[in-house]
Amino acid sequence: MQFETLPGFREFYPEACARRNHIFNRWRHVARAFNFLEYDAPVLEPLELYIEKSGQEIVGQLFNFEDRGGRAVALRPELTPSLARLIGAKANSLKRPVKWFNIGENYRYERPQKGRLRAFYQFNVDIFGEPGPSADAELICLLTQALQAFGLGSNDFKVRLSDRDLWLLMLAAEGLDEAGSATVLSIIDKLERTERAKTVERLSSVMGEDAEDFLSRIEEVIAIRDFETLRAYILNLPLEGDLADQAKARIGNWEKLLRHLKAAGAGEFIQIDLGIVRGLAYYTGFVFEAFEASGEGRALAGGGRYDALVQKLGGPDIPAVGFAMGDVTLADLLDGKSLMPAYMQRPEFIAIIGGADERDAALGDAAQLRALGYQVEYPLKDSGFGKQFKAANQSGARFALIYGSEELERSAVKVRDLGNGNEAEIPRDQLIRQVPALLESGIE
RNA sequence: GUGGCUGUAGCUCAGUUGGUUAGAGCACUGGUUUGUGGUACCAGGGGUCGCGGGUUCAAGUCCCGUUAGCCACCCCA
Repeated sequence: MQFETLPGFREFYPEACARRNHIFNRWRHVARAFNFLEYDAPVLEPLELYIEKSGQEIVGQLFNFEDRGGRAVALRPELTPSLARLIGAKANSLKRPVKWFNIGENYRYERPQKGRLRAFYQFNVDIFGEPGPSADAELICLLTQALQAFGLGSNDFKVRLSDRDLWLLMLAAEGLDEAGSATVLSIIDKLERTERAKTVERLSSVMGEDAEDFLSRIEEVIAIRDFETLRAYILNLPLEGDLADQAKARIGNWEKLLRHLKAAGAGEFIQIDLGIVRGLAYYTGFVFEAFEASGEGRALAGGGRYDALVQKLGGPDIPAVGFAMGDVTLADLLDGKSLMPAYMQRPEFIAIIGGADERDAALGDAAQLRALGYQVEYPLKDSGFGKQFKAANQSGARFALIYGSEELERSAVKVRDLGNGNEAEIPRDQLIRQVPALLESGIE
């Protein structure tokens, strides 16, 4: 019986595993550089957790089943609900701000296609307990630095920055209530991939005859790319009283955010683009998406503020902002730009062994080096020198340790720098001591 | 969930109007004197031609179904 991998799932042969870990390592390294703490959560959760957050429709997109105890459960499609529960349970005792990150696999029962599988890894980064824009800025900085850590620059990706609060103010100025605004936001979210006529039709359910003009006003806003224009536009809205104050305060938050981003060196990546609203209803303030600057413009990461979600999921009232980045589109992008390093699992040393006595010597030295944590390989069976040198070159090892009868007679080992072909003979009892210098500067 | 394209060795592919035992390159294994840079030479393993059915004396080849992959929709936490 031949079994095949389930659709949308991947197997990670060593090379693929090394690529995956390369991505994980960079993510983790950058998160730690910002002093985010790593946490983890269960892969299997009560189905209710997701229905509560996203509604009954979500079930069709989950891997869900009934366990032996009769519980309705689901593989997690995302981490945020679990995280909200973790936070909620300990919110009162956690030192704020809470800065946490996770790297984990998520599962969605969808049709696999380019950049989208049924099992994929996500880098989740969140801050809880800080309502001000400095938290949003911290996350966006982390996001840009994480992408830069792979060698991507401002020609490769941008972060589109938008603000649902600003939209709510603009829509309030249009006379829309909360429900109407929510409808309009979901239409704006689909704007890019919908025909204009279709959009007008959808908008007319809210704006009636005015839909055409309304859409023109929306397009005008979405076209704004610089902050001064945005500020002027917002401050000139026909808002009064409390709403006018909110607009001023909001512009103040924008100023803080942009100043912070600029000071931290992330300014060149930021693109103001109110066309981003994120489909999800739970986002409450700044929202952002990192996307490929050239080509397709696929989303690499997305996030924003979700101040009400923890409470909705049964926790305390605590502000939150976060983003998630997937491994699939990122790996596609890195492949396309030849930024995925090769040869990532290779030994530091590989022994070349002449015969039985030489093998004893090699095994002894290898054992010592391995005990110190050096990566050492040797051939498991006897074969000719020619073959062994070839294998050594192909292994990607930095050094060959050559154990031949001549060297052994002198209680020495010949070390060959496989990078440049230079060789040096080292007394075996000095090998361990000289290894750090060898690894540092090779053989001249 | 809908539609289009594609499935021959681990990979990239060839395979004549349907015709004998399905091939090549790369990769892999072993060897060519047991001492030096990815070489060369020899040999070998590996395929129920995605799967099932049909047409035919005969199917990798034609037809139908199915499944998987890719792409575009839908959706995208």
